[in-house]
Amino acid sequence: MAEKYDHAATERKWQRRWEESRAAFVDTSAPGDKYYMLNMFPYPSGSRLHVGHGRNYILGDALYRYQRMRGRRVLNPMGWDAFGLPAENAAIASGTPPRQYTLDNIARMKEQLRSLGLLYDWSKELASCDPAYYRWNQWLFLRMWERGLAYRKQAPVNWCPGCATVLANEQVVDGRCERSGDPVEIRDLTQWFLRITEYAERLLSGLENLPHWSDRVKTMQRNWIGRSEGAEIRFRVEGFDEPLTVFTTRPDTLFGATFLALAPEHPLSGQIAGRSGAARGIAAFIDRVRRESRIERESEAGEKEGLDTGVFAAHPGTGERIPVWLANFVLPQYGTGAIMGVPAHDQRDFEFARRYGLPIRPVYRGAAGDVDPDTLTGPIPHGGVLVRSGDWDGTPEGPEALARAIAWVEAHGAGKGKVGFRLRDWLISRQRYWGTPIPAIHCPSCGVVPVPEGELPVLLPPDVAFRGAAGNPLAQSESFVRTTCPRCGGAARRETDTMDTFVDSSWYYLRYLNPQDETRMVDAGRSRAWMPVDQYIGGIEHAILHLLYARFICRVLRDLGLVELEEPFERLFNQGMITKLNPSTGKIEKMSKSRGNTVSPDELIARFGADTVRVYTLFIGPPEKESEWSEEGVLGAYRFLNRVHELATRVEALSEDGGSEAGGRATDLARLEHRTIRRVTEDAERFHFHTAVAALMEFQRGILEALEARQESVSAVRRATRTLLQLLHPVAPHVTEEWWERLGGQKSLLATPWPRFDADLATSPRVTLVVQVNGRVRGKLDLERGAAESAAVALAQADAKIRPWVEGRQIKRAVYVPDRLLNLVVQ
RNA sequence: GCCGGAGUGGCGGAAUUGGUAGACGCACGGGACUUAAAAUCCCGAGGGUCGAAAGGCCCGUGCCGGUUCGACUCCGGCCUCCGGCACCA
Repeated sequence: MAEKYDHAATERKWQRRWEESRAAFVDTSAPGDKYYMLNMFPYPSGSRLHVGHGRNYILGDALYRYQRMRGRRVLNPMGWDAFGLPAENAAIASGTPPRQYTLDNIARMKEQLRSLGLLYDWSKELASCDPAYYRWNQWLFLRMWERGLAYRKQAPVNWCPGCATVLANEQVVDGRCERSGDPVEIRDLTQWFLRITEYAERLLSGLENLPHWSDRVKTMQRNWIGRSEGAEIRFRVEGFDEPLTVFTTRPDTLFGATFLALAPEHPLSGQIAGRSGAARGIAAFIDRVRRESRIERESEAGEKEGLDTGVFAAHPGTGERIPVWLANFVLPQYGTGAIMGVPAHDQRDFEFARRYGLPIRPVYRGAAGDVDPDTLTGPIPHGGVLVRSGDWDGTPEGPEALARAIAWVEAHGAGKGKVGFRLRDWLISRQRYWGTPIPAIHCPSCGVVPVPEGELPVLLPPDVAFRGAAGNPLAQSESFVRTTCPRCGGAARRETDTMDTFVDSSWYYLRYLNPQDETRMVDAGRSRAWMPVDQYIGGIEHAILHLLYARFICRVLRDLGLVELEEPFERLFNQGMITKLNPSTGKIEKMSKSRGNTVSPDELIARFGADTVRVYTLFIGPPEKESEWSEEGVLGAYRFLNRVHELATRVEALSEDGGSEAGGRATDLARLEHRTIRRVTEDAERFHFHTAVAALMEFQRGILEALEARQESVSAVRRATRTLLQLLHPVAPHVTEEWWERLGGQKSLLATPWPRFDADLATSPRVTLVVQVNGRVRGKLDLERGAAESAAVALAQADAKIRPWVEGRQIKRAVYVPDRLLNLVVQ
């Protein structure tokens, strides 16, 4: 019996070797057969890595090693998304400054990555909290400000009371803070925004050019951008000079509009309320609706409430007077914040009209003919032709009706065709210390002035106390806040808002190409050579936030002439999450620290070794799907690696028989070897390491059987074993490197070319032909590959198992799939 | 409500183009080794049914139907679960 495999010593040895020979597998020279792969920018939070995170990195490393062995030049950098609120909260709780806390966590996480045997090109490491990085956030911000893509405005914004900061729209989930879970409040504040809406159309249409992204992610982005075509229509309002503009996706139903409704936040609402003649109730109504929380306002159960302002508008088609109402269901952020109410054809308008007794005027005749509005129980479903709509009458519902309506409003000066988006501008202000300072100065005489480019970076001051007091700690730093106006030289105050950390992660993939460059943000030449990222690997939780922002900033950089590419990530692979039974709830849940169902890789590595953790993590299931972690399952991977060790030990002890390793004789073992190379190669190409591992388990068993049967030459057994080590290397690098060396390998497996298969050897000369009678399996035949149909039929008829099913019956038809199947159709 | 994804043994999963459903692993049962246990190795196993056994036969990939010589796979209609969007005009 061989000595037990000492995984700890082996892993330590190889991790040291890889570290020492790092330069040998780092390559950023001109790309030939290049491959740029990226794991998402990890956030080095206080919690340690758990195997749920580990899946991302292990898959990435297996791919990296595989691509290297395929002979591709691979760029595989890693850096840190280092800013963020947890570090600041930790500073408040423990007194450790955010920088120190973050650097400690980075060091710890790097050690965990190393202990899994993960190889990254650390020469390109970057951290977003480094001034050498965040100065370029500031530089980009100034460029965007110049072009009107960064701007300040007062707007109702999402305020998280728990985090004491504002949030972007994307960070509000179900009316709650995506991070802390606190219910989000709406506050009117002046904040900095990036004009992502300017790019809405391009971000949407660009999805068409991403064939390798999943439909899932693309759909999520489409929904989020929320494009809808329609028209803006102007209505004259009695007593006001300014017309009221509404947005509608159904301008064809214009003649069915019987009222207008304003969001209480709409400027006209305020003007009407301010009028002396207006009812006092209007101001009260506006006040009440505005105070409703976002959750109440957007919940489906919410009652539709409204108030008649007493003001009338003129219908542009009929000239009729229609009333102007205020309504709580009209959202200020979408369209123009005002709608035309068409109760006959819209559910919400219908409910509103019924509640307040407003007239209902159908303009589409349905399949059942014309309808009496008084008997309606809901809006009239789509279909039919237009009626009561002037010269549009008779037009069938559809694109033609929409086109006629838009042409009509444009011809009559009553509006224009318009595309609306759900997407809103990206709010990047955060009232926190631990982020990129926004490079702006508030001067009492010059207003808001940009920091001159030569003064960048605006550094975070070190003299900040974190006491947990309300407000931004940065605003407490006098040395930071007090400055002079770059325009007039007078005393001024610095902006104390910092940027959303998603700004940092929106362009880091470009910065890996020139991380130390002090002269420019991105290197156009290198980005031309390496970008786009060939393979991006990360969790589905970034489907909207990060990936939309990164696509946006990439386009901005392109428009600034800094890069040539439109889409940063050619292929995107979203891992399924690892789930595990949560003992406290009894349910299978996503593995996360907050749920308390995490499994630490550290303990598993100590018990079974990093290779075991890697094999099991990849073996657990297809990487794109969720998989459940099982404690017992790890043992299967552990046993397999011990069997590989055992096999290699026995192979090493075999005495050489002088045969040639190059051989390639068509023995059963050679056939198995080549079949396995083919399987593993094909599986690796589509990231299915779980089936590759299954194939390698079969291969290991096959080699062992051949060894024990003593029917193969020693050299053939050695050769097969070496092939097993090569194929297994991306998944279990340590044990394979160790045995590769002991069995005579000269170079690291990383530098050893991936085995090639011989197509003839990979296909067996004999095949099992399945014989069906009337589509049911009745027997099997062992045949030469490529046997003729007539021969197969004859053998089948003679076969003892098949004969009873065809005897005495007429064979009406024989379906023959060579080498696979024969189906005899009898009556 | 709209959009996207999924549904296969006790469990994770496999079946790449319509061609042997359940590879590989876990758990389980039996055996070998051992004084014993652990570890390891070998064998067994979807369900039902007939048979002493060898071995048959029937059913079976969420449900109902269709196409086909043949359907986990394609088509139509449903059900359930997961995810996204949603008073978005």
